Amino acid sequence: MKNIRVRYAPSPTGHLHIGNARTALFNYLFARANDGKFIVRIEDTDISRNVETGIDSQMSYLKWLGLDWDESINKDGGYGPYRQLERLDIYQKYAEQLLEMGLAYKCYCSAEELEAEREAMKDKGYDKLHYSRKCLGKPDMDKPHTIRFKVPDNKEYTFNDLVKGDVTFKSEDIGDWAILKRNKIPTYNFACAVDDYLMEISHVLRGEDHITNTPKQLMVLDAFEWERPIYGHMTLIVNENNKKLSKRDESIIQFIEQYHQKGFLPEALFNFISLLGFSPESKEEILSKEEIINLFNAKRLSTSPATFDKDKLHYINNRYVKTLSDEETLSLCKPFLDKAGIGEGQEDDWFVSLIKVFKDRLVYGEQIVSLYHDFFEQPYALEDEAFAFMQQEGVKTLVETFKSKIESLDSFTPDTIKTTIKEAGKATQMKGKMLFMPIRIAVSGSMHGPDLPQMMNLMGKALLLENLDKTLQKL
RNA sequence: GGCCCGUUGGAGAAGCGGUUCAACUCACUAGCCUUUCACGCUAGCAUUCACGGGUUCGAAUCCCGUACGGGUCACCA
Repeated sequence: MKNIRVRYAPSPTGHLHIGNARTALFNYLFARANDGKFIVRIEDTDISRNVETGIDSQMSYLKWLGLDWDESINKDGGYGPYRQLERLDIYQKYAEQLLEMGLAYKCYCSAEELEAEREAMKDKGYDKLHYSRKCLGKPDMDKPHTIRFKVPDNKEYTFNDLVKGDVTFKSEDIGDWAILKRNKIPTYNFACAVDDYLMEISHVLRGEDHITNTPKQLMVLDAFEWERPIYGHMTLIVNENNKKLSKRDESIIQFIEQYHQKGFLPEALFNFISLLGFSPESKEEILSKEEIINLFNAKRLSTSPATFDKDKLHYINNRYVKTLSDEETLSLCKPFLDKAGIGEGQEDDWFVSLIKVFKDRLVYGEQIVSLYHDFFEQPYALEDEAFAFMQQEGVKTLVETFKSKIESLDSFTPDTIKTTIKEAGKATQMKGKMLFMPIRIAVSGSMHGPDLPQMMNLMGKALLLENLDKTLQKL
């Protein structure tokens, strides 16, 4: 059997986007699940859009997510170079070969001319805005030019897509396209086809937005009689409005870096992204990298768009946060607390107990700040539902009793607070929900919140008494 | 507009011709547990698979049409 070799081919135009991360991740899964090689190839042929830090940023976040590659610019596997700008002579050579074979020709049209041509066709109501071929057959001139692929007549390009099944395009629907730009740099489709062949890529897994590029790449492959890789076009990731995730869409965080900055966990993101357009044959959705690799099967890639479900991401991240040790949770949250100026001068113990109180409901690191604010710094307000509860008999006496016991408490710790609650219960004959709930409400104004003794300890005696007074005034 | 692709509950998403086929997950609701809260556990939640026709003994599953949604038509990748 042929060696499995897949590639992720980003263009270094910015940070790692969630959609690209998904493409990378599925290629990675495919390689690991089939004992193949995962290659990262840099497609930097658009020199005007390249960002200097693009490659580093992309690769370091790939690594952060846990995607390690077998071959790339920093890890030669004998198929390099892995950066397209370093392979220009290769593309040049094959373009010239195509020229000699009569399968390509030089085009001297300027961008403006072409644009005008297209406009004119549009005005005439043409559906196909293909290049007019007016440079076809022109004698060689010493003028700047592009090289165009001469698309064969009446040919059908069919390929068996791993996820879509048989897909067919007719050559008449494709105009002669540029393979080499005026600056001698290849266009995407040409470089891609050449490199996929030379790097012996066996499977091409990419987003569905590339599906119409496939016939162009097949023409190149066919022209040289090169073996075709197997293609698989994954559905796009869409937002709640069914629109392709666009970098400008602000309803969804788009870049992996931002998730990192907010204190999401890479393992959780890996898990979440793997569920975007793929459904493992498993009842459980919380899966480790190894489990996902074992469960991965390209046949289970879905054919309908994957909706980015933020709630699900939050749920998954929370599940992972809950498995962290105290130390891990502390290092996840501390930077955010420091930045917000919470707990200045406190010992680590204080932070650990603070984090413990919220850990079960903590979705991502940065959220610790708002959870803290919500419970400890929100202006006290008695919720309607809570107020109704407080109308019950004996509640006021209980709160008063509790308050006086707290006032005379010397040592203020979760343990002594808990004892105090029990004592207040005994003194007023209250127990269970009728004991804890009135106190919870009197202290926080709400029927919901973290563990009571822990919460009160963190509030501190002064704020606690202040809130008790406010509640008593209303009863 | 041409060409490609899609359409299953509040949300994600399995199933792709037949006695558990409408899994599973999120959300929601109820109950249990913990002297409270939260966590956790259990249960409930689509007589129905965009719509219309057809094929078939039988269709969410195959075919055709309609509607809606998306992708793509560069010297961008």
